[in-house]
Amino acid sequence: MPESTAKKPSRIQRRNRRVILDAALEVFSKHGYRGATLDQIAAEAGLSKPNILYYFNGKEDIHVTLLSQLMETWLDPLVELDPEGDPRREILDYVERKLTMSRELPRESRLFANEILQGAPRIEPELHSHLKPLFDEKCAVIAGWVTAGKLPPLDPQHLIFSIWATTQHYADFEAQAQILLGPEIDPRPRAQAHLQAMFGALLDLPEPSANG
Amino acid sequence: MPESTAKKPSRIQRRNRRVILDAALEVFSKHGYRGATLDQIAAEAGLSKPNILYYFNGKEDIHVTLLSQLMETWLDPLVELDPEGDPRREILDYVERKLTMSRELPRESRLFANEILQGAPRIEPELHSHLKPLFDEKCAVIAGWVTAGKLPPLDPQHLIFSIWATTQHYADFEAQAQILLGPEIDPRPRAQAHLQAMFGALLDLPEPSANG
DNA sequence: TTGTTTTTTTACCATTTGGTAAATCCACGA
DNA sequence: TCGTGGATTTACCAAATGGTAAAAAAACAA
Repeated sequence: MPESTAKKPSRIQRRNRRVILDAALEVFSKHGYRGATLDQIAAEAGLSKPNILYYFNGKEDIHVTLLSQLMETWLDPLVELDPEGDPRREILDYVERKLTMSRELPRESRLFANEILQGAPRIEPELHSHLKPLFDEKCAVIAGWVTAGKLPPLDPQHLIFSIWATTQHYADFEAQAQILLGPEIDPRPRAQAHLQAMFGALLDLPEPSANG
Repeated sequence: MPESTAKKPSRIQRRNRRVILDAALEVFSKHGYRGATLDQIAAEAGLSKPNILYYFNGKEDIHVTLLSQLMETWLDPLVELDPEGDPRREILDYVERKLTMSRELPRESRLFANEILQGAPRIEPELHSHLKPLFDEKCAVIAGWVTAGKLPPLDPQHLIFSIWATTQHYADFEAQAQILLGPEIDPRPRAQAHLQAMFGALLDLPEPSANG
């Protein structure tokens, strides 16, 4: 068995683990952890249930593996925020990257949303070890920009929360948006314009007044 | 039995239905629909499982009843948005009411978030009959304000989405915020300041320039 | 008190679901 | 070609879970 102390995963192993994780992403993101069943994942993957348990130690193992592997991808847009770049440009570009990600990886967004909603029982360690340091680092960068007068006074932590909330909203609450806007159109082009305007307004330095 | 064609619910019936719905809110909001069990709800309510099924026709009946009853409360802050009021004040007050609601009714927020995340399978009719008309009405109000020049050009639909996303975020993603900010402090006071600044900046009419 | 209705409990049941044991199949190197 | 180890299937199982029937208990009207 491809157990913990495995040496080299065979071609079949790599392929099937990938197939299973992709199927699990589909099912977990749609039904949540408890709502998903191994039978659904097996059907989606085109494998039998025992065969799936041959590659993973159990349902929770699949879920944790999925979350851990996705963490890097998920944090990538924030990693790219460059302390050396132009503050306003960096943050607005970050908003755009996050919105793009909510369009291209909606399943991943919903998977994380589900997990956090339940209190992050299975991903909490990852949040402490990966998300928190990155969050603190980038908050410090933004705070530095504020101190340097390159941005108006603002709250870095809550700015980032607002960016997360508004961009991920279009993936996590897609069902609601479809009811309110109609199912045909992708709301994101207009969302992009709106968010750029909103965060742009927040980041605008007030022009030095004539009498100042 | 207190069936569909019941006439007058007794005192016991009213009390127990209320107790059950409150327990169900606690359990459903914490574990989602599939993750919640009738045994958990029964334990939380201090009643036996068959006794709960004496008052409701099943798990789904409890869930739907809960969502329907909460809909009114949930939409109330938006109902209060007054077409006759000052546009900027009305919208910023709406933001504040929504943030207050995310502090005082976090379980309700998570209940709805769970339901929407799963594709709103059980609450979709309510969204069409209650949420959509209200949403359209208030979007029209805001659009009218823009046309009247009382607000800068902005997208009413996505403005409301942004308000929902940013305020509900503090209830729905509380687990994440606690990890990033520490579990002791309530982030909402600073969130309130941040959100007022952000939406305030968006709603600001640019001052007429001297050369315009 | 007594008879009737409402409420609650006890004892179940069928299905679902995560998981396992063991037999079988199959790829592949010697 | 044949043997060996990895991969897959078949046949299960125990626990959890939504739900029910019917008896018992409690409330209440007369």
